[in-house]
Amino acid sequence: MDKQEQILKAALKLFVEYGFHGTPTSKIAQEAGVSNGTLFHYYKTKDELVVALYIYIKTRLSACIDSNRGEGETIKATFKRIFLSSMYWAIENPTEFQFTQQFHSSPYLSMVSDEEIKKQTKCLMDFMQEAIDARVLKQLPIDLLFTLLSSQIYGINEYLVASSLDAEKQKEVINLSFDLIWDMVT
Amino acid sequence: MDKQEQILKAALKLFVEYGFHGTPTSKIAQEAGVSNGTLFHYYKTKDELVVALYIYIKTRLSACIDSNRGEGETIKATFKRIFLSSMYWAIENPTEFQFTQQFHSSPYLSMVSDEEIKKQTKCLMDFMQEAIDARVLKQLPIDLLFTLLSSQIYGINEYLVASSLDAEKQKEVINLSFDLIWDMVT
DNA sequence: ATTAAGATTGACTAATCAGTCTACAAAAAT
DNA sequence: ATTTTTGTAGACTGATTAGTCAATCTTAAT
Repeated sequence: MDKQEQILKAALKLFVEYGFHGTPTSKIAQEAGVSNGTLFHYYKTKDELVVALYIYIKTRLSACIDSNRGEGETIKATFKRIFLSSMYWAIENPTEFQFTQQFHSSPYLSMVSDEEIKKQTKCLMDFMQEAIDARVLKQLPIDLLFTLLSSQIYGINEYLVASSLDAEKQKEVINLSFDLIWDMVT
Repeated sequence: MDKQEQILKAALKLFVEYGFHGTPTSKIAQEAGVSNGTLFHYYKTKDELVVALYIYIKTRLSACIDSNRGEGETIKATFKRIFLSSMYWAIENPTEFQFTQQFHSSPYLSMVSDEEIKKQTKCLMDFMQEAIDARVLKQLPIDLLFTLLSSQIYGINEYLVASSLDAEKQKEVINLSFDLIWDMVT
């Protein structure tokens, strides 16, 4: 029903399959089942569509990560919950995850304002700063810690995708990886 | 003099600046100072050029990593040398490094044969297998270890690029990061 | 010297693409 | 009921693009 969302869904699918360069707006409109004109009614340019899609996906991811933080949770438990929810989000939304990777290492990234990026990571950053202040995490620059964590998630996901394990083995690898990371940052 | 190399250099620069999609072959030829026809004489299609550039860069990177392995080197020393040479290669060749990232998370990756990829990583993989067998590295799947190492290098590089530190501080972060990784994998 | 093979050029083309425009329909506001 | 706003369509266009081609130049072999 919601044409705007249909357009984003179609764009996501095609961008991941054919790349930004290989996906004409006409194909996106076609895949979304709307006219060419409708696409440009909602998004003034193709670039704007690409950026809007990134923000759309990132907003949903960070909402997922930030949600259901328990009350009396220990720092380690929170850290693990964040790690696991990121990991499982990536596994359950492979297309979205691949898109963010693709976007991240493309010139499009510079079209997103710092403000927007900070908005997406504030919750996580605040938690990590607390954990550093509480002397639980190592006394390292918070940006470094953040980057180490994210890149580990990318890496582990890549491994899981490449070696198609069953759900059980997958869970093992994820838990084992968490222990590695936890040892590293504490 | 070597037109083929000039074409690769020009393509590299433009791809990183404008993305694969935003770089017409005509601009590549222009930047390289050759004619349109010459470009297509060496590379039958644009895709072929993109893939050739990836292989060209990766070959030089792995040659750099695989070189100067000392004789009586301990496993830790070898591991550190590999880590450091990768890190410094990334710092000294930021455009090349960014290109590989961009390529890696694009649909172009599937155009590179498994064989070609294995050729690039064989040396490093063999060393890691030795280190696992010698019970120095943790008993983990080698692909997982490899992925963890590479993604950490990506991540640390990203951090270093974002926070423009002086050479001294940069070195500190790199050494400190090595210790974190070494603790993690042993 | 002559030939053959590859290198280089740049004009050319057929196809494609991002984005526009006009027309019309639906809904909302007055 | 009528006006205004918003959504939707799809034909259209001017610019651009990947790739071709025939002609010339260079190099090396015979």
